[in-house]
Amino acid sequence: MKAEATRQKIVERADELIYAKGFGETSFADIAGAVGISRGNFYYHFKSKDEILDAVIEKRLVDRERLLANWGETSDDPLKRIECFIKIVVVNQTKIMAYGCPVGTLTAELAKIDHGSGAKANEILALFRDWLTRQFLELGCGGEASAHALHVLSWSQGVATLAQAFKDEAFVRREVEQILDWAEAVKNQTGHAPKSATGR
Amino acid sequence: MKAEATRQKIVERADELIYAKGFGETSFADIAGAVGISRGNFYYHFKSKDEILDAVIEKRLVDRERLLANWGETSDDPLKRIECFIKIVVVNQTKIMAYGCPVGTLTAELAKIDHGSGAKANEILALFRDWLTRQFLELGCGGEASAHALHVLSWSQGVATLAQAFKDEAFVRREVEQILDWAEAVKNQTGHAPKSATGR
DNA sequence: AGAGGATTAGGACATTTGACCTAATATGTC
DNA sequence: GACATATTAGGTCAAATGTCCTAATCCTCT
Repeated sequence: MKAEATRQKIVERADELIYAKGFGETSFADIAGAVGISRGNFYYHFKSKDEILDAVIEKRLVDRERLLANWGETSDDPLKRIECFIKIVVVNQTKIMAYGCPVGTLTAELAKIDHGSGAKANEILALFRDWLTRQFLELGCGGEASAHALHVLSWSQGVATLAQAFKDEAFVRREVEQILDWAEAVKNQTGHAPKSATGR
Repeated sequence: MKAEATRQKIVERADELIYAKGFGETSFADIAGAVGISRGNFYYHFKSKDEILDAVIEKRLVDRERLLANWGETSDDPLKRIECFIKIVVVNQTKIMAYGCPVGTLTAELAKIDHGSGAKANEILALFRDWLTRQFLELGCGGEASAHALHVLSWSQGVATLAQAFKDEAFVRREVEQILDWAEAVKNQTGHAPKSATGR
């Protein structure tokens, strides 16, 4: 199956280019050039630009699912898993400073142009949201779990946006420390005083 | 000066369209159509697409400066002024849910395509950052003022991003309440225990 | 009122770019 | 060699940018 290998390469390069330049600014020729194949060959695998986009979103979804599954196997402590999520902004700092969050910037762009695949792109965010909710539930946060999940997800998007704009490593470090402290506080509170939602 | 009026109209419509569709997806024809003028007239005022972008960014800068100045006159209490900033996400909720943050989404797009005006767009974020820093300084936060400013700015970007993705009003309300509480706590802490930076 | 500059409409045209398509060729497999 | 699979090299077509020009109209000043 040589076709499958080529197809994968196309999706990989397209993923990178769409991340780096945005969907609208990424052309057939760009991707074909990056892969090193002709435009015609490209069309053999994907009949339209939207098809590539769908494939890229699908790949991102699968990649993130795998990532989350790995974290699930790494530790039994939900707090540790939440910390893994938080630390992505440090692990991927260089790319985030250059291109922002791959998920956030794509969903924003697709929402603006009212693209049909926008909903699919949102599923990646929803995947993170639901996964985080489950972690907070395991922590014993009960009804506040989903609010906490959105809080962390929102935090990550804000940090990514400012990191891209200002390229300020100290800012990222500070924010990570703060939210890690917050997460720990959430865990410690859930035992005895599980109400104060504003105790961030 | 009829030309000035026309020019302003062009910039206004261009501002709206670039906000709603993004810079890359907004064409000359789009803007000319929205204003209701001919293409020839259009080129009489702007010789290139980049020129319009610059004018739009300039307008946004001036608009925001005026907005901040107004808040400065509204209240002597820096905390109240910070609250004004925080509440933008509620005041502009409808548009944010549709198109995200005008400033954040534009800076992200321009950074990706490595556009020369990206730096100018970043100035709007810097304007907010510096203004917020001044408010926290007035609150007596000292060396933590700029970190607090970035924290609030980052918060607003995160909320805007998720608001656009999930269109969840309750989430926005919750986040606003939380950060308002945090801001108040920052103020109350500065009197006696001004160190705990993580006390968010 | 009229001269003259400023503004607007409208269109012709060159150029580029990108999405999309096709016919011919290559590659490998049986 | 036959056959399906994979790839290439071209070309078409529409849209967008950018340039230029001409003829109206509007405004202002005298």
